[in-house]
Amino acid sequence: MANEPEIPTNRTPTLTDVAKLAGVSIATASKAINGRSEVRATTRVRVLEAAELLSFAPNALARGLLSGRTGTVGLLTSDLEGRFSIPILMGAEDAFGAGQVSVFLCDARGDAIREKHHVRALLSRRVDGLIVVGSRTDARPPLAGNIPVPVVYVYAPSSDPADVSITVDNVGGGQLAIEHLLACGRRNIAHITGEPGFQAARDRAEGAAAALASAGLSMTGGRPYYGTWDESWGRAAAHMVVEHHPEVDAIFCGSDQIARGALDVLRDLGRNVPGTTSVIGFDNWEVISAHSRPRLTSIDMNLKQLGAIAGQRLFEAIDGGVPTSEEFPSRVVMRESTLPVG
Amino acid sequence: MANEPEIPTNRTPTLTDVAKLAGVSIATASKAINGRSEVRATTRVRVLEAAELLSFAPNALARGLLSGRTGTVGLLTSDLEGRFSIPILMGAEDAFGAGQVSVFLCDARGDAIREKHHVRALLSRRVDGLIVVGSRTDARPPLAGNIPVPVVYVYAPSSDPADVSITVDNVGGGQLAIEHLLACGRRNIAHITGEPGFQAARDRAEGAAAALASAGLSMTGGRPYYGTWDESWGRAAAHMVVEHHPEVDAIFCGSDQIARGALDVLRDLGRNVPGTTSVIGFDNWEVISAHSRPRLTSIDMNLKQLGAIAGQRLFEAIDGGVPTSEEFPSRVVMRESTLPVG
DNA sequence: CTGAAAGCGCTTACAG
DNA sequence: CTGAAAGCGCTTACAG
Repeated sequence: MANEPEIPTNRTPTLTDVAKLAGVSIATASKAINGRSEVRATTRVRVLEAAELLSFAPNALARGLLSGRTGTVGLLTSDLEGRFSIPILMGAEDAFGAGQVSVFLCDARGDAIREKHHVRALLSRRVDGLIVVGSRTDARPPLAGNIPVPVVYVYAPSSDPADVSITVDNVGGGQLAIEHLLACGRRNIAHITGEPGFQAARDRAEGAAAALASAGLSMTGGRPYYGTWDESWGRAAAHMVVEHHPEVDAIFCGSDQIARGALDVLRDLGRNVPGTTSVIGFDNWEVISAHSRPRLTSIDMNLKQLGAIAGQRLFEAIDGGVPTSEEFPSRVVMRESTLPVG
Repeated sequence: MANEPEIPTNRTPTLTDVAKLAGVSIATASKAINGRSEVRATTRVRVLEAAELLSFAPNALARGLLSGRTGTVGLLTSDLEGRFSIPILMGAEDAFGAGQVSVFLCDARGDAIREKHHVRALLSRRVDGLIVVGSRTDARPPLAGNIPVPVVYVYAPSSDPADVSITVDNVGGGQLAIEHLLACGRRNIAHITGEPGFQAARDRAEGAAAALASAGLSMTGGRPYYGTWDESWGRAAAHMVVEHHPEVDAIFCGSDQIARGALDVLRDLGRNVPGTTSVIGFDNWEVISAHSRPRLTSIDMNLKQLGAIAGQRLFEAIDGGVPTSEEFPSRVVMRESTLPVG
């Protein structure tokens, strides 16, 4: 009777344990487990059974040390709280999740020091690449220091045009909103939006103005109503618009929260939506847009898709490719607040 | 003149490079960099300068291979989309972020297969521990398979009482809500909440009933109005309550969205809040609670703190401690919707 | 087809 | 105080 090799007890099993149990060398065990062809079928089976029996999971650290590839990626976000980061992060996670890549999540909380600290930690862990997720569309300074791995910026582009940035076409989004309202037969369109310090606010307004100009129209009120990104501004501004420009028949709002405020005020004032006045929002934030009265038509920036693209581009770069920056279009998600009135 | 050691060009620098540049052995370089005492001060300085010059970052994989500790932790969530996971995740990230620990984020999308896949990957990467974040308070089955590292469950407890679970006291939360309304002088209190299939709905209702009973009162309408977790149910139920029980002077809602719907209907019906009817929500979801008319008092489950505690408990367990399950209280965040009327 | 040996980048006794 | 050597768990030429 052959010596029965002992099965290790509490230690995490290693290749050596598997090899011993299968009665082969660790080299052969390695080949069998990695599906190399130079292994006899019966040997392979024996190794695989041993591995199964021990619940052997190859040590990714050891592999990474050898190969120089860790199969990990760093996801650097500036605010987890913000609702823009999450869908992007999900998209990126999806792009990676399918394969063998794990994601390190780091929230820098908008602090450059903390960001540097996280980057250092990630590089220490030898991530294969980095995705930097911004929470507003304004360009941000590129990662500080010499980064020896590919980096892809999402939503917020890097201010260095040489970097790869995946962004939303907010000018196009503004145009889209106006074109939808025009298609619904609207002609007197006001624009209520958030803080002018945000590139997103300016871009959307620019797109809106351009689309109106193309139709030979101008914004009701003469210019955008800039304010804050919340409901109370939506309410206040909607009041003003209706009071000063009772002919208004549509309002394009720079965010769903603003639109929600506008909707509530129009309701208070007895103006039928969409009958008398159509309202379109921006962000398509379901919790807001899908539960208002009436439910809100909104521009969707396809953030999840944006994150997925960023993930793919990062892969390409890791594999030696040279991806380029891209700007993606948004889309209209139609609900009751802009129903064309027959 | 001494030989000038060459500085490596495009390769990521290793300890060997640092040692060469500093003119010492890698053993000495290692000690210098790790702050060991057995190194002459001048030598240490030389090594540190060399490391600085090369932007040397020690390879965490190599270190992990040696020490058996990777300084990484897996964060397993079932739905990133859900608003409960995010604050918990932030809290956990905070708990780790300070130190040297990096977090792997995995979203299982509520799919057991995917969860298993993620766990396998994480164990392959030799995480030191796992945090499992649930998105509802119902107990979940423990992680499948033999997990050789500590696991802490948050929000959703493991169904195995031997596991460590950090949860919210939802019964207590329901009590808290009612006690607050009683303190505001209310006596005719209705409870509108979400799906009875959710433990959270049942627990909060139980706490509410208990608190009312202690005060010698019973729920207006005789029992909770179970429905769905959204605004439209809040609206529909508020209508019913007011119609059938016009004496109602307060409504405890099982979520802020429900409360928002109730608030809107009370406004439509011309019932003053908080004058005639007080409203309290649950979740303290700022985007809803801080922007309604009037702004909504709500129960806050301290989710971020919950995540931080989970992180700390995981640390303890990793360090050989034996943490126990804990249930944490919520708190009232007061806004205008329950202002005591003088 | 199989296995001994070298080596990925580091740390840690152990000599000197 | 310093350095040669062993070793963490694995993969990959290279002999046999």
